[in-house]
Amino acid sequence: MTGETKKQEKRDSILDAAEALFARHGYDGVTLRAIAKQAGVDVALANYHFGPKRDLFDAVLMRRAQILNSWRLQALEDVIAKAAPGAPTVEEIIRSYFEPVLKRSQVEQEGWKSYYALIAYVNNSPEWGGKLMTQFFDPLIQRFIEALRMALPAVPDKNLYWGYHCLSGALTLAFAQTGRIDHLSNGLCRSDDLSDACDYIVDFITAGFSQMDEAQ
Amino acid sequence: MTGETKKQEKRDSILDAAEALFARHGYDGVTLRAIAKQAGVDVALANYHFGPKRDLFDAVLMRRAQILNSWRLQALEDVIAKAAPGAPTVEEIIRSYFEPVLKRSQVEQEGWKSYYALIAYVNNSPEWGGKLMTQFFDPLIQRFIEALRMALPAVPDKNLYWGYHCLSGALTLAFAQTGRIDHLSNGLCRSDDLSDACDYIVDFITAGFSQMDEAQ
DNA sequence: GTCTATACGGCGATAGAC
DNA sequence: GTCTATCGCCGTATAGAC
Repeated sequence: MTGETKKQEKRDSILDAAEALFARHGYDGVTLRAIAKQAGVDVALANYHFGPKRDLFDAVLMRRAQILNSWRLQALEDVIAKAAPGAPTVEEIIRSYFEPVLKRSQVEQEGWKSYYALIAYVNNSPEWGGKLMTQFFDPLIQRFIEALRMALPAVPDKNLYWGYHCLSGALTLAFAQTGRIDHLSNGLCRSDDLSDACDYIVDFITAGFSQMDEAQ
Repeated sequence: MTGETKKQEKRDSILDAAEALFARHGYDGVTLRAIAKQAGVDVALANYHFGPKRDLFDAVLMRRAQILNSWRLQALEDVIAKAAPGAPTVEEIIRSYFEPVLKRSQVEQEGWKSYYALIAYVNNSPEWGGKLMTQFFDPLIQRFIEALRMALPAVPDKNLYWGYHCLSGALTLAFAQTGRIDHLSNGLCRSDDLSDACDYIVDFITAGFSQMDEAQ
């Protein structure tokens, strides 16, 4: 039915506009009027579909979270299954975490880039970082840490968790695509080329975890 | 003169309040009225001393930037001088970057903790990250990269810059103190214990850079 | 000069009429 | 589903108190 698809189109265009604007300006830097204008709909429609502003924000976060989690979970389970009954290598595990989100072709789309920048915003927000990231991504992360524990059985959990902290900081800063590294490196590195960044970051993070084993 | 000190006290209390609130809620999440209330002064006083809201934000960033840069520059130059005419080790360089900001006793004060969270906010903001971080911290970072180049002469610059990206992401996420790692690790790690975090992060980041040399 | 009290024009989210 | 009205708070300018 065209009525159904039309409705869905408008819903999606609100989510798209909200995603792009929240990513760039943060939650409080965006008005529902700006979202409605960019989406080409009436100012009250967002409220009709999603309730108050805060719920729209959650809807934006939720929309791609499941897709993202399923990409990564698939890659992680593949790596674990392939190595069974042994343990996968650290590098394989790290790759399974980064490549599904940084190398996939969809990631060139504006929507995904905005979504990633939004994750960077949330992850580094003292107000929401603790709660929202836990809510949307915890089960996957726990499984990811389990895999690392298999690969590095002699390493204390505390090291693994701080290692994950470093990984998460590096990834979300890449997600933010601030242009900072472009300036710093005089154009040698480009913060919008996530696929290129991936290789360097994977090597760096892999070494960070591998050293924990050697330090025992 | 008491007039002078009184003036300075009010100026400072505005900066303190702005720092704490901007750090927690971001630029757009804070009103001048909220800042004035927390500072115990009239709404119009911030505007009188600092001009428009945007300039107050810059004043907050600027206040501690010079102190922070001088701490780190001192530590870095000490390490370089001590090793001359040879090159310092990677670990020494990384320590000179982290320890002055994470191990110093002042850092336990609320003001510094807020300032760090604010840096995390700015560094990960697509809107400001590129410009403001460059403006306040570039000379030090360039010197820091130079030192790494001395320690790792065979490593291409591109690897060094992406390494710095990982380091910066890990540090600023620690700065944000979101409580995320507390949940994730079931209390094993505490995001507000920066001094403890420092040791784990330094080892991790040092390994990330050292691997670049071995990979040649 | 330093600071407070107040006023103003504009825009915020959202509820209720349609 | 859409449009409009409402009410409150926004940043800032200004007038005058100390």
